[in-house]
Amino acid sequence: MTQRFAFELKATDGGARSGVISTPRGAIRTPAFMPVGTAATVKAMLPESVAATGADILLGNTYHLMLRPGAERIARLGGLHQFMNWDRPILTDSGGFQVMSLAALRKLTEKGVTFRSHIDGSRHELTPERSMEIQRLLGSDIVMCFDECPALPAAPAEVAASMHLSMRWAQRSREAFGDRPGHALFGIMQGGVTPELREESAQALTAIGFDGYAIGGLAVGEGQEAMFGVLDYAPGFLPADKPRYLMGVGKPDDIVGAVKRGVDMMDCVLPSRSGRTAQAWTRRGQVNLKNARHADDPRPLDEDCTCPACRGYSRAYLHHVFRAGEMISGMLLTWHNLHYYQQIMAGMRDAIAEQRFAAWEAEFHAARAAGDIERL
RNA sequence: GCCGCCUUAGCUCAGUAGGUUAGAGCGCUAGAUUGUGGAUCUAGAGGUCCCCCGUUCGAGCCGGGGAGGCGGUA
Repeated sequence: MTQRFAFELKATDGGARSGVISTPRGAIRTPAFMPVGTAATVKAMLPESVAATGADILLGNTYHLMLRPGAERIARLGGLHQFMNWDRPILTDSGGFQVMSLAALRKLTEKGVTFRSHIDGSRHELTPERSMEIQRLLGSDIVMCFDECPALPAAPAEVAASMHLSMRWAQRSREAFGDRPGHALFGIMQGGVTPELREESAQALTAIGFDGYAIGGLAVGEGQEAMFGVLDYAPGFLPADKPRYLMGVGKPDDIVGAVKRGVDMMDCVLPSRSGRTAQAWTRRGQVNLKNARHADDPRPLDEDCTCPACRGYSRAYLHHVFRAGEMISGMLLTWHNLHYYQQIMAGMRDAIAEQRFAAWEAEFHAARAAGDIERL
């Protein structure tokens, strides 16, 4: 029998929530952090390693998989799960982020966006309808509406026009998605840092009706204070009985602050990208393993961490393999960063369930404040 | 021995008719990175321009001598 997509809210503690999203491919414990696997791989990680860090779900990307290897090809090969050897849930971004990040390579109209491929210059049209088709071909469990993600700061009139376009595209995405039991479609709220626009966007989305609601257009240049400012009210505009997904966030303290304000799901390239550029995230802060001071340090990155990088290798070794450009450098540190991120999520889930989120958060910040960066 | 070429940042090299404070790439020391272009960006440190003498108001650049390197040749 086909299990339906469902969200069960199990506990709340202040604004923070914990629960479980059920899908035919398995459960997603919330609050959840979703590693990003843009091109059908979480870079430098085997899928079983990603699972071992504690991830229940990961991301794929419509735009990148459309260009290479192509959605129809992946469908012929059995879908994205089989293709990349990941049998748990997958959420696919719609390509909306690339409307911003690849702004120099695209043309935007009411109908959609025409990209010039960054790989070979070929033209590709992405519309709400085509984005839904690609995400269906991939076999995505959680499909995202095609939206436009404007960079901030931007003039309020531009943000409003962009949000209205995204809402029209959300309607078209909903119609194109149709009825697909076991698969979910999430709407994406826009509106920059303007409360009235955020509320108008939320009302437009809830009128259409989605299986979950994303808060988009944040962590795009506005800064943490402004982002938290939006998160102080924006989750409250969304239905309490549906998952809330903050897109593209963030640093560890961003994530904690978002969960505190009622966010259930997040994704971010930071732990994996940082893992390839020698930036380590630890309970005591951020460390750059390329820095010369690690060259003779026999200690593990974090003596209390149970990830393979911390169990088996010294800071001196990690320093060396990054300096030498060895592939194991990105493998080890990506594993560590994803492991640490999942430790944060597990800690918050337990704390919310036991009604001690405030104490957990205080401990989280205290460890970072005590983390003498020179001793790290 | 003779002839030619070369010597400028840690490395590989630019350099102007002789004109403020001599540049680049890489490397080095740091920083940024938030729905991943395995991407990209930013800043900093670092110089006896091989040495000596001369010409000149002024020399990395011109002249002489020396040292070192590479190649050719007897």
